[in-house]
Amino acid sequence: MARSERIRSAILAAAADQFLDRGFLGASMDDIAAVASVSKQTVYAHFENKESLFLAMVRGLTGAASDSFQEQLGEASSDEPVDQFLLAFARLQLHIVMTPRLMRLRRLAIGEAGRFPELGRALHEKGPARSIDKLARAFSSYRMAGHLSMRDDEEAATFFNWLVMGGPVNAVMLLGDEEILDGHAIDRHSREAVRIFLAAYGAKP
Amino acid sequence: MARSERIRSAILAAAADQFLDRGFLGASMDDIAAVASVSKQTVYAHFENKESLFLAMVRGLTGAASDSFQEQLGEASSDEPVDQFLLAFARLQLHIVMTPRLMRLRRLAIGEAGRFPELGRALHEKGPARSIDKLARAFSSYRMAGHLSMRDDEEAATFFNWLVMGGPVNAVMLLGDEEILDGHAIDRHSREAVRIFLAAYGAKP
DNA sequence: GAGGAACTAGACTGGACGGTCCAGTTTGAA
DNA sequence: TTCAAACTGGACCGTCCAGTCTAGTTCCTC
Repeated sequence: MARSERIRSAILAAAADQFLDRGFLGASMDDIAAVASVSKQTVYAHFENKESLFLAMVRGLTGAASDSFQEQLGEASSDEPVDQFLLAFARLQLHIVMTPRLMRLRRLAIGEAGRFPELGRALHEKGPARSIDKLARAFSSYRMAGHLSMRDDEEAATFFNWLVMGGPVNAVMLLGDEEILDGHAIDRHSREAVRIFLAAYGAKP
Repeated sequence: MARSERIRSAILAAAADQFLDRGFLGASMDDIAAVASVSKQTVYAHFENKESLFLAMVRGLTGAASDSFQEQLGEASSDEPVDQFLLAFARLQLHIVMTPRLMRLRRLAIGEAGRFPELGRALHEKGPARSIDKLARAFSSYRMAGHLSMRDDEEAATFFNWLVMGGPVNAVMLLGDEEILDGHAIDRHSREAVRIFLAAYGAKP
């Protein structure tokens, strides 16, 4: 990795550091340069201004998170039984999304929605929208095979998604990172969510 | 209403105006004074500093919203059939919570969670926590009467709450106020949420 | 080891903003 | 009518911060 690239990443990392816990206005370019152990001039050599740096950093984080989720999800979604598929999906999603980093990114996107509307949109597209889409497609094939029953795949997918994510995510948003579930709680929560969902949408034999 | 009180409310209203759409750091005391048609000195006569004004304004808004919800909810919660109770609860909650004002307040609380943790906590207590509590108590009595069946009232209440609010609230958080549901959509959404919930927790005859 | 590209340190500019001060005016109650 | 309390308008202070500039140093390549 070339020096210039290394420095660029250091700046982006420092920017993530600062922006994620002080917000766009609260973070200062001087501090970011200092944290990156780089002169301010160098920051401006790599990024046009504060806004560019901010957007580049957010894009980097959302991209990385989304890729990691999609990748790990590839394994599931085969032709295992519905209940196992749903449980695996729920657990994986909770494990990947419920990290301090992503939760802070989400807070940032929500908080800066007024200043940067595209930020929330991007996060939605790479996050919930992508999950729901993947779910809806899986539901469609389970439905054809007679294992699920619903009039609208996407509606059902949306309900499942928020049945799983709603409580935990919103608790973290309002109450802070201490509300992040541990593995055991994730398990328990996922099982009950799947049970509820199948009670409503499982095909009657 | 005394003059001083009228002015105080004007300042609080202007503060809500500015803080809700620029955030704590983005709003300026000069602008707030100007919007309130009041001199800056008067603002400082009523509130010690920016932070006090901010907190007073947030407390005012959350209090008002919470009161209105509790009040209107009083009507429900009697001994009507479970499905009617749940439907009424869901519809009312969506109608009251899904307003631009409250959604922006929620964004503010989430965005400033780093700077003012107590803000998120307050919003949670007056919002979700209160609803869930009310639901759990209702579930308990429906359960005793043999109309619901669950091992944990509060867990079930939490699931119902987010089954109803999860999708809509999170869409608005990330995508903006245009995602706020109209009356028809609220109806449709509430019905399906209640159906799902009863499929999972309705007592088998 | 020579030369250019990239980086450093830090001074500097211009503007914004929280908060204070002051000299004068309005308001409402006695 | 009087008078104190509350409000006005605007100047002012100190600080912070995005962004620029400059003069010098370090790094990689040829």
